[in-house]
Amino acid sequence: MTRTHESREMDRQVGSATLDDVARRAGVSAKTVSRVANGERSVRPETRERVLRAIEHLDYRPNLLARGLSGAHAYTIGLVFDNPNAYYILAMQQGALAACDDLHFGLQIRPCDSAVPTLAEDLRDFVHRSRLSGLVLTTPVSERTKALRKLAGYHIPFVRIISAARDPRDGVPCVYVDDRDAAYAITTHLLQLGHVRIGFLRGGKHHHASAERLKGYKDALRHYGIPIRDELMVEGDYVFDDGFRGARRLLDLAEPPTAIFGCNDEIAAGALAAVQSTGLSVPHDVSIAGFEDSPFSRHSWPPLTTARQRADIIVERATRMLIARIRGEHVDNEGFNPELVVRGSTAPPRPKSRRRKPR
Amino acid sequence: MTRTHESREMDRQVGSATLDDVARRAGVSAKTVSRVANGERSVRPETRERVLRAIEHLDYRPNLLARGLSGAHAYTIGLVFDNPNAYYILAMQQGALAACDDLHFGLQIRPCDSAVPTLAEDLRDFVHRSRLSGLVLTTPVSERTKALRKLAGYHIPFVRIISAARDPRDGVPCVYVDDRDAAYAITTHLLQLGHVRIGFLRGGKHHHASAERLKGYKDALRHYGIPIRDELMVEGDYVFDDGFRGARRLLDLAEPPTAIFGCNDEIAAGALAAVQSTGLSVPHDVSIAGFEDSPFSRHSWPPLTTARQRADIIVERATRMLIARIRGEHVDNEGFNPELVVRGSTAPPRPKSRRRKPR
DNA sequence: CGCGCCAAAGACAGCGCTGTCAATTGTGCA
DNA sequence: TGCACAATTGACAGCGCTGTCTTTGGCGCG
Repeated sequence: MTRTHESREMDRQVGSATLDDVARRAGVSAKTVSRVANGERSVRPETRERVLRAIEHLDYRPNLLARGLSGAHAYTIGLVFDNPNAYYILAMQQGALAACDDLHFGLQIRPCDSAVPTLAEDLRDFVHRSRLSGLVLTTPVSERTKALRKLAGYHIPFVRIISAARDPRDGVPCVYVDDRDAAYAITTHLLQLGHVRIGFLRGGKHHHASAERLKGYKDALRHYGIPIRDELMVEGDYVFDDGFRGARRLLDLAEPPTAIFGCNDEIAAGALAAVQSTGLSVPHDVSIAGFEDSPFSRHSWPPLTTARQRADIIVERATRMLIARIRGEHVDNEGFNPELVVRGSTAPPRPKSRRRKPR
Repeated sequence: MTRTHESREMDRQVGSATLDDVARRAGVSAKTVSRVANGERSVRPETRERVLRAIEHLDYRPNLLARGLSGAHAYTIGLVFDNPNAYYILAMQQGALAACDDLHFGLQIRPCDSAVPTLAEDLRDFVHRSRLSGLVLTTPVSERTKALRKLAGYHIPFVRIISAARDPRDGVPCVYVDDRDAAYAITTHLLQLGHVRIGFLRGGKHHHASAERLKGYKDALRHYGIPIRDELMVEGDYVFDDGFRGARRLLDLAEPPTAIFGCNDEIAAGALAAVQSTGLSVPHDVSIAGFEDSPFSRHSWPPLTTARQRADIIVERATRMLIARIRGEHVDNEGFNPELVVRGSTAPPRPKSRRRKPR
C-alpha cells in the first residue's frame, strides 16, 4: 500500500489513531499500549496512567480487524439461528448484543438452515473467514448433535441453548430451558379451570422444544387421569397460518375442545383469529394459551395466557458463558424455567348446555 | 506469534488454507491468486483455471480480516437502525443480508439511539473500528441531517432511506418512500366508505415519516372538504400501548370517530385491542387501518387494512446502491410507493341511529 | 532481425495489532 | 553491599491479504 506521510495525517484527521501514534505520544512502546488497551496486569500504574491519557487525547480505538488478524482470535462471536419467529430472533440478538457490548466483543449475526447436511462445514467456514472466537447456537441448530460433534472436532468453542429438563452433563456447555415443565404448568392451569378437552397445536417438527412441550401437555393430562386423544393434537410449524388452520380443524371436530394450547404465541395468535373468525368468543367459548410471551401475546385481544420465556436473557447468559469459556474461565451450565403468565385468553369453560356454535 | 510448522499444519487440517498455500500448489505467486480470487482481469485463462483448481482442491476461503486490514476497505457494510418495531428491523436485516450475500460483502448490524448528539462520531468510530466500506442509514437515523453532513465530511459512504414524496436531488444518494401518498390513499379509502369522523394516531415524534403520514391524512380530508379536528389527532410513539391509550381517548370523545387510522400496524393493533376491549366490534362499529403490512396486520382478527411497505426490498435496494457506490459505479436514487391493502378491518360506518356504545 | 510496447506475473512492503522472548529495572534478603 | 529473582518494558516477527512497482515474455512492425 505504501502510503505517504501526508495521507496518513489526513486519515488521522478523520479519526483513526493507531497504537503507534499513542505509543509515540506516551513515550512507550506499542506493546505497552497494547497491554494497557487489553487490561493486562503487568504495567506500572503511572505508565498505565500516561498511556490512558494519550489514548484519551488521541481518541484511540483499536482496529478490530488488525487485532483479529494478529491475535489468536478476533474477539468476535457468532450468533447462529434458524427460526421463523421475528420477535424471538430480535430478542436473541438484543441479548447477545448486550453481553458483547459489555465484554467488548464483536457480534456477527448468522441466519442459517439447520437442516442442510453441510451444517458443520458451513459454520466452520463462517468461523474461519472472520476468525470468530466462538459461536452461540440456538435451537434448533443446537439440536443437530452430529454436526456439533464435528464442530467440536474443529476446535470451535460454542455454547448451546437447548430444551431440556436438566443439565445434560455431556461436557458440552449449554444453557437449558425446561419447556416440558412450563407446558405442564400451562396445561395444568387449563385443567384446573375445568377444561377436559384441550387441543394442542404442535410447532416445528424439527424443534426438540416442540416435542418437549407436547410431553408436558401429555404428562399433565395423564396426571389428571384424562385420556390423550390423537384428534386433539394437530401438526404444524411455528407460524400463524398453521395455528389458524389447526384451530379451525379442532373446531370442526364433532366434539370440539374447550381450550386450545398453541406451541408458541404466533400459533396461538393464529388460533385466536380462527376462533374469532367463526364468531365464537375468547375466552368465553374457547380458552387459548400460547408459549413465549412475545408481543403477540400482549398485543392481541384478549391478551394471551402464555409461558414467559426471556429469550434475551437466556441468550445473554449463553453469550457470557461462551466468552468466559473463550477466556479460559470455568463456567457451569445454567437452567431457566419459563414462568406461567395468566392473561385474559383463558377462563373456565362455559356450562355444557350453553356451548353451541352459533350461525 | 511465531508458530511452529507443526501447529500451522494442524490449523490447516481444520480448514483454513491461505493464499500462499494456494499459490504454492498452483505454482504461481500469491498476488496472482489474489487477482483470481477477486475476479481481476489481467490473468491468462489457463493460469486462472489452474488457480481455481487449486482453490477448489484446498477449499480456500479468503480471510476477511486480512483482506480488510490490507485493502482500502473491508468489503463489509453496516446497517444502522433505531426502531422499536421488531418486524421492521428483521425485514430490514433480511433485505440487507440478501444483497450482501449476493455481492459478497459482509454485514454488521448496528442498533443505535439516533437522538444522541454524538451520533456522527459514534458512527464514525463504528466504521473505523471495523474498517467498514459504508453504511445504510434507515429512518430516523437518516433524518439527522446535521450528523449526516458530518459523516459525509469524514468521507464515509452511505445511502439513506427516507420518507419523501420525490427525489430530493441533494447529492446524497437515497431511497425514498412516499408515505404521504400512501396515507392519502388510506384516508381516501376510509372517506369513500363513508366515514367522516376519522381519528389519527400519530407515531414517533422524531420520525419524519410520521409527519408525512399525518400530512397525507390531512390532505385527503381537505380534498373531501372535511374539517380537520385537533381532538381527532392523538400523539404517541410507534408502539402498541400508545395505540391502545390513544384509541381509548378517541372513543371517550363526546362524538367518537367511526374510523381510526394508526400510524403503523402496531399502533393500529393497539387500537384494535382498545376497541374490542370496550365491547365494540371491528369493523362494524369502528373501522381501523394501519400502515406497514407487518405480520401484525395479517395476524390480528379481523386482519388490518394497511399500506404495504416492503422494508426488506427497500433496504435490499439501498444496500445494492451503497455497494455500487463503493465500487465507484454511478447509481440513481430510487423511489417506492407503498400500496393500499384492504382487509377486514375497514367497512362502511354503521347507520347513525344504531351506533351507540353498549355496556 | 531488432526494437518498442503491452499484457501477465511477481516482488515487496506494508495494514495495525499481538505473541514470544529478550532486555531492563527494581526488590528482598543474606 | 551484592546477588538472585520478579516485575516491567521493549524489540521483533509475523497474522493473510492487497497496492504499487518491477520484471518477464510474447507480439507486431519497420
